[in-house]
Amino acid sequence: MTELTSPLSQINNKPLREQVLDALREAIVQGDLKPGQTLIEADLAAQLGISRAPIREALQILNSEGLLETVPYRGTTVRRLSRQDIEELYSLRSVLESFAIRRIIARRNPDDVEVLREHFRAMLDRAEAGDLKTLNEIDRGFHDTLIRLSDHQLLQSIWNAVALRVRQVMALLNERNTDLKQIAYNHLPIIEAIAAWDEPRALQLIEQHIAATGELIAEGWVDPEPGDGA
Amino acid sequence: MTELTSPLSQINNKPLREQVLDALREAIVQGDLKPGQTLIEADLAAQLGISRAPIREALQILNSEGLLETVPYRGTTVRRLSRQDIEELYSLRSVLESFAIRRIIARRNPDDVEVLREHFRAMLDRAEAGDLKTLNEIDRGFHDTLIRLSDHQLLQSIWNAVALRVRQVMALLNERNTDLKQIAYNHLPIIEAIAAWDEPRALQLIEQHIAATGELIAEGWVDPEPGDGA
DNA sequence: TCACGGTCGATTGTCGACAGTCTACCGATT
DNA sequence: AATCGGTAGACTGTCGACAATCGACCGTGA
Repeated sequence: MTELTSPLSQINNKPLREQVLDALREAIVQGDLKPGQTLIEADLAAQLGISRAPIREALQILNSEGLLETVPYRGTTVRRLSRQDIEELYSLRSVLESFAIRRIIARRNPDDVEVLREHFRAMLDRAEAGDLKTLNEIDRGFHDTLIRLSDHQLLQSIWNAVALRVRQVMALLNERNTDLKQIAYNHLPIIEAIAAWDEPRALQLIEQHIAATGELIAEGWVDPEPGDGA
Repeated sequence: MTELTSPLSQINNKPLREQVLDALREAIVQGDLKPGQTLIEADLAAQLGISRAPIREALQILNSEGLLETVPYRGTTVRRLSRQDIEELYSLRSVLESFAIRRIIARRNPDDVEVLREHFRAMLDRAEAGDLKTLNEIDRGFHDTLIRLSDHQLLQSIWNAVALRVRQVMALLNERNTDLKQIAYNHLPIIEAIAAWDEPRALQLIEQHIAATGELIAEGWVDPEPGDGA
C-alpha cells in the first residue's frame, strides 16, 4: 500500500485524550456545558466509561485554551463570560480580522476574492431559505476564510481560540438576531472593498461590522451570577 | 488567621504538574531545550524523581501553548522555528502592541506615561552600565507594560504566549545586538508620542520599531535542519 | 537485489489504587 | 451566640503497572 491515509477516516487510533478533548470543547462552545458549571473528573470518567487520566489531560488543555478554569485541589469549572469578556473578545477579533484583510489586500490575488464571493452567495442562499443554523455556520466560515486566506499560521492558531469563544457566546445568546438577509448582505461591501483593493475602506467596514455585532451582544448581556451554572 | 496569602510565598502546595510546567517552559524559552529536541516522558520523570503523570499533563499544556509539538504515539519535540515563524511572530506582535497603544492613548491617563518613562530611565541606566542581560529584561518589561496598561485580559493572555516565543527567539540568537544604548533610546520617541497622545505617530513608531527588529532577526536566521536538535 | 512480513525494543496511552488537600459540618469552649 | 479545633467526605493529585502503538531490524522468498 502506498498512501491512502485520508479515506476510511483513519480507522480509530485517536487517543482518548483527544476524543474527550473534542467532545468537551464542543459541549462548551455549544452551550451544553454552562458557564460556572463544575466538572468532576470521576463523573466524566464514569459517564464515558474510561479512566480519569485522559480526562485530566483534556481538562488541562481546555484550561490553557481559556474555556475552563482550574484551581489546584479545588476543581475545574466552565469559564464564566462577563460583559467585559464579550467586549474584549469582539475588540480583539476586530484587530485580528483587520490584520488578515491587510495581508489579503497586500497580496492582491484575485482568487481570494472569488473564494469570498462564493461564501457570500452561499450565505445569501441560506438566508433566503430561512435556514438560521446553516447561515450561522456559513457566517463563521466567511470569517474563518478571511483568516485562512491571510496565510499566517500564528494568526490562525490564535484565531482558532478566539473563534471558539465567539461560538460559545453565540450559543449562550437567548435573543436571536432574526434579520437574516441583513446579516448576509452586511458582508457584501466588505468583500467588494477587498475586491477593489481598497484597504482603508475594507478596514473601516470590517471594524464597524464587528464592533456593531459586539455592542449588540454586549448590550443585552447579563453578567452571570455566582452559582454553579446548572 | 485572616488572610495573608501573599507573603511567605504560599509554602509549597503547588502541584507537581505546575512546577514541571514552569521548569520546562523556562528551559525552552531560555534555549536550554533546543528546537527539534525530543522529550521522553520516562527520562524527565526519572530526572525529576517523580512519576510520568504530572509530566504528561505539563507536556500537553506546553503543546497547546505552541512550544512543543506532540504526535500521538510518537512523542513530543520542542517546536522548530523557521524563518517564516519569526516573521509571523513579529508581524503579529506589531499588531498586538499597536492595539495596546491605541487603547492606552484612548484612555489619556497621565499615570501611564509616567510608568513608561520610568521604564525608559531604568533601561538607559542598565545600558550605560553595559548590562546586557538586565537590559533585555527591562526591554521585555517595557513591552509587557504596554500590554498591561492597555487593560485587556484577553490581549494579555495572548501576549503572554507570544512573548514566550519572542524570548525563545532571543535566547537562540547567537548574534547579539551590541548597540545597547541605541536599543534603549529607540523607545524614547514611542513614549513621547504616547505622552503627546499622538496616536498615528505612536503607531507608526511602534510598528516600525518592531518590524525593524523582526527583519533584523529573520534576516540572519538559518532554518533548522532535520535532526533532533541536540 | 528488493519487496514483504514478522518480531522486538522503546515509548506513549490508559488504568486502578492510594495519597494529599479542601470544604462543610459538628461539638466543645468561652 | 460566636469562635475555635477537629473530623469526615468528596474530590483532586500522584504513583506504579500494564496495554497499545510505532519504527527499526532482520530474515525470507521471489
